[in-house]
Amino acid sequence: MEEIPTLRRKTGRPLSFDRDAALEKAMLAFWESGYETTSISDLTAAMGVTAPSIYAAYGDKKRLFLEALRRYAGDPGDLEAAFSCAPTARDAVAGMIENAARLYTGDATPRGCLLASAAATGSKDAADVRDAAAQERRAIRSVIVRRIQRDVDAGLLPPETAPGVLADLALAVTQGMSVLARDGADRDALLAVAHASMAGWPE
Amino acid sequence: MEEIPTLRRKTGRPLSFDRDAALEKAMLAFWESGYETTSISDLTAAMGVTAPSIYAAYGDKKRLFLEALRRYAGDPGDLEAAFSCAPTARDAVAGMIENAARLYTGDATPRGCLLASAAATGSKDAADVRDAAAQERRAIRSVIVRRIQRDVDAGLLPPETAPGVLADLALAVTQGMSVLARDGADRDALLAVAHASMAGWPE
DNA sequence: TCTCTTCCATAGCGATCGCTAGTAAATTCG
DNA sequence: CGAATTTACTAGCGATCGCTATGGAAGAGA
Repeated sequence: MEEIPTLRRKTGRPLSFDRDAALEKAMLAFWESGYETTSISDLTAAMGVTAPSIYAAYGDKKRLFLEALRRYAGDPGDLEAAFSCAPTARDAVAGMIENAARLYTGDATPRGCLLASAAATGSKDAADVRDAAAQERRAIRSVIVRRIQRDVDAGLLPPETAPGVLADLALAVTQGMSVLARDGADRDALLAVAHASMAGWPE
Repeated sequence: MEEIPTLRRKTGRPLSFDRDAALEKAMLAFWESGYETTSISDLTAAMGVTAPSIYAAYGDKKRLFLEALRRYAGDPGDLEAAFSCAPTARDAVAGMIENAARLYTGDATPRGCLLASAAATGSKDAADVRDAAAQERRAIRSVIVRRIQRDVDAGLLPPETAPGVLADLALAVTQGMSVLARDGADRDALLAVAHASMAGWPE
């Protein structure tokens, strides 16, 4: 007979750091410097937590990164909901790209996109981490495709519309803006790119 | 009084490997796995050259990568020439993006773009390597901007055209397609994105 | 207070990192 | 043929990598 973990009073010495705040710091470190190129030593400095505590709290570096990745990507349901609520697929996609432009040029965060840069490449040992990032991107693409298809079915977009192509374009622009942001492009420049990238859509 | 290096007969033991072919192999290794995440051990295996010979022939890992980067990017004059010869800026940009789509999905090379992925992120020690990649991207952007401006000046594009925005969009799409290619998108998908990305341009 | 549980921090594990000293081998020059 | 010069290879340098064994500290329950 097991106790329900959430109800069981915790015994023993309590955690001396905020697990969630430390994860946030780890996410920012990975965002800044990438998965393989952020060392445990970098993470202990950024998180203010010693190595053994990191391993006790998160498992290993890979699991810590995967948790940071999920935290960065946010709840997939939120994106789905935002896309569902938007009046049109065009509005939804334009909003997503604009949000990305702002996110990549925020003052309180590293420039660019963690999803685009932190696992863009790497050794064979990190192939599963790159797959996890690819999975997140595929999930976003799927949301976009479905929203576009909905507008096609509703007659808001011409029947010859190719949802996959428009979704790929939106993803490419989004991920490409990350490179521009890292190269120093300012927010207005990215917003202009975001706007220009929507030229192929019917108003 | 120094001898002219190219005319001086070389004495001593000759190189036992093709310096240029080995550099090509190194470029492919960096293309596949990134700068910091490709180890010297990986490079010796890929190039078929032992570590001391690599250091004697190329200097150190950083200089080897910079040489590989220049080899990947090609002669900047070639891009300039291609853009000059194209009938319109639109043709030049469309051609560049199409070429990228094909390059990123070639069978004989890694997927994606070395320029986009090999130094997308990394440690502080590699900041100058990232700067070198950024410099290559800036050079490409400059070529695009100047070609667009030429068409604006010639009245081929409307005077309100923003060359910088169109160039940034082209760069973003190009670099973003690298992510799509790494995620498994096939050549046709990338070519469709390339075509769709030109929708904002006047025919 | 005493026990039990859990966490913290020092110290260091084996492996790999980028890189090189030292020596043998291969060529040209005299 | 030496002598000089340049490269190749074995072996291993110090540093850092991701990760963990260990013993003491800090809380909860009895």
